[in-house]
Amino acid sequence: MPELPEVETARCAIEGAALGRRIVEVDDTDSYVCRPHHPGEIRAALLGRELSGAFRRGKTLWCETTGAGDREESSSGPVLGMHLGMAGRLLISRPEQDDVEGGDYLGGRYPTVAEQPSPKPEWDRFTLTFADGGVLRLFDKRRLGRVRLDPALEALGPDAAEVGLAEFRKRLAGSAAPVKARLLDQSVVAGVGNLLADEVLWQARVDPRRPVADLGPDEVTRLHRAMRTAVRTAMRRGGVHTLDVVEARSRDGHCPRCGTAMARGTVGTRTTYWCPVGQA
DNA sequence: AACAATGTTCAGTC
DNA sequence: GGACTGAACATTGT
Repeated sequence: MPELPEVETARCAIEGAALGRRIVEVDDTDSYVCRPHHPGEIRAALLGRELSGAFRRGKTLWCETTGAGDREESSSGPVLGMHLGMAGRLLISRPEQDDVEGGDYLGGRYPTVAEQPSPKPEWDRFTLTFADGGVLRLFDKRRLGRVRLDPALEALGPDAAEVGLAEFRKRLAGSAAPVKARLLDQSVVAGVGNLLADEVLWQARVDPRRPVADLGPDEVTRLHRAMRTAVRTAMRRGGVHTLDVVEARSRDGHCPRCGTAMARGTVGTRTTYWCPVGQA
């Protein structure tokens, strides 16, 4: 679920449904998800405040908060960082209204409770309760998501959806690593995960194993274009699992372009699918 | 039962 | 020190 498009969905969900609501309770008792904080630390920092803005770079999401005092409504509080990890999603509910989900969906309409997989309370790893009774929770069955105050962003490269061609070219270069490993490196560009990387390489017709040093300028240009296209397409269609190669991949299938059986292997430590004909 | 999984990070090796 | 690799992390699904 969570690559850049999914995280952007989550950000939109917060923006649309969680800002400006007073936080009256915080469950930060999962000390692994909330590391390196101690239980109660995030709670103490957020109680009485409200989320005032939702931001994202790559797969990292953060919220600014406003002060708790009535006369300091505009003063800024701690920054709440959230990462969905491998399987996390954000669920936001409003009383008297349908739940708003920020995990898989990006089409302009929020799914109703009935349309969502039944949530398990034990998979709620972090929860904010608002004064109106609604909640925001990080729902994560694999528990690799993360919540922390004042998250570090300086190690992240520019957002994959926004980076320009010249910057992309410069950051990608200077490495002997396979091009897929570079795309997955969050300090090169932020937001590309394993599935998006396979789609981008396939769209650009580049062999994932090729060292970036061997790529021609035209190939880097194609990668840049494919990256933007794939991100936009995933957002429009509802997540990275709707991308062409990702669907072929899940069926262990054939190249959507030429029908050849997709090759499978490990590149940059991750399982990789590519077309042995089109990506030579 | 063994292995893979949409992610990050840390320890180790060139 | 930089670049790179692989294991570890916690848990679920196949």
